[in-house]
Amino acid sequence: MVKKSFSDMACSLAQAMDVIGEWWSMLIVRDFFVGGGRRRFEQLRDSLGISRNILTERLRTLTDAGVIEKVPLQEGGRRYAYQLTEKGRDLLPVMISIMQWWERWEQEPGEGYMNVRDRKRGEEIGQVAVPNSQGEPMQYGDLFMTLRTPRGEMKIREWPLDFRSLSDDDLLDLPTDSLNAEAS
Amino acid sequence: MVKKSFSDMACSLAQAMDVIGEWWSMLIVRDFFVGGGRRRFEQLRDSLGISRNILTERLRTLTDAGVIEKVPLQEGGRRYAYQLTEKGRDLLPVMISIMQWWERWEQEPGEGYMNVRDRKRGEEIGQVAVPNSQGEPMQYGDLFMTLRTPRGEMKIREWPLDFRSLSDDDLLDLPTDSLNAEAS
DNA sequence: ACAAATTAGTTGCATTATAGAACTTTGATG
DNA sequence: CATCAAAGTTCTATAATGCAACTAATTTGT
Repeated sequence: MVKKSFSDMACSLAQAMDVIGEWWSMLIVRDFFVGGGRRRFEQLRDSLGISRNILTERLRTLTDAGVIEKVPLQEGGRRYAYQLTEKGRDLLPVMISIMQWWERWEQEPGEGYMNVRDRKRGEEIGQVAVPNSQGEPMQYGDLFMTLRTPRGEMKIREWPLDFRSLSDDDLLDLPTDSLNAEAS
Repeated sequence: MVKKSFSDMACSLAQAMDVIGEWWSMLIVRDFFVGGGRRRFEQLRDSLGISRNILTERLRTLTDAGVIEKVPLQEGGRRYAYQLTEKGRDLLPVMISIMQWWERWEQEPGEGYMNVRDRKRGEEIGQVAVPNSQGEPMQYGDLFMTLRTPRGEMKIREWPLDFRSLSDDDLLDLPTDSLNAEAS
């Protein structure tokens, strides 16, 4: 009956969701991005319309995770701002990829609310994509997924979230010619 | 007291979070990706460890949103599979960017659970990044954000989630030389 | 200096979501 | 034809959320 935590699952996505997967987290991060990386408590509350106690809790989660940090606005004062850390600013591809995905499928062309532009050139950014080693954009069908195990890198029949529970039967050896030298 | 819906907020991120922002949604999508795009109910339940009723509900949300679809396994049978739609497969950059973000900050080098490789070359994929119009990777500091309004494209002082509530005072004209011809 | 307002929360209560287990229904299997 | 499995539904307890009211410290206004 306890709310399930993803943090003990052996999966990067599951662990990340424990930090940014809560209802408001990415919207709070969005507000930091459009606000130049720094926001105050009431500012967040006003622009998001979030309850104070929920905001308090989310800010704590994000602070504990190192996504934002709390800084006093003046020496000795008890008035604070929160600001994105380097780790928080590094969430930009996540935020942009979500917005672009939505706009690719749900939005009338040219209707987008928010535009992101290159500061130097003034031009709009391009689409976020998964690149191969040459930087060429890949689709899902162009890729395959493997798992690093104590036995080396493997294909896998079933993918439970906790990979430690896998039996040998679930592991399939990779055809060696599909792996380059860099990875064993 | 009703759980807030993001769908009426004038923000692509907020609207997308209504579909993929729920606790289990992206983990379910992950399971489809590693499972070749197709999964069955009990398969999802076993690998995720999710309750049946929650899974039922999430599958409905994802189906309604067009991310997955339900297909009968044989003609006339009442045994189904769920599979990613094109729109669902298009979530790949979202999933990969989240996993890569987590691994950049939280994982020992070489420890990653899951590897993604180019089917043609066999090599690991590169990092998902936000590109400028030339395809060069941008950081947060290299970018600025604008809003499309009835008055044209604008910089903005405050960014509430519902942009329709903005007053003229919140809107700042863009220096025209920072915009290229393509956008007014 | 003092009163009033603002900021950044905390507390309490009602509602909703989630987890887990037991139960149901239909199609598949021996 | 009996049993099993697959895909849910229903039930109950606990946790999370939303809202409003309250609080304490710090600014701000006069």
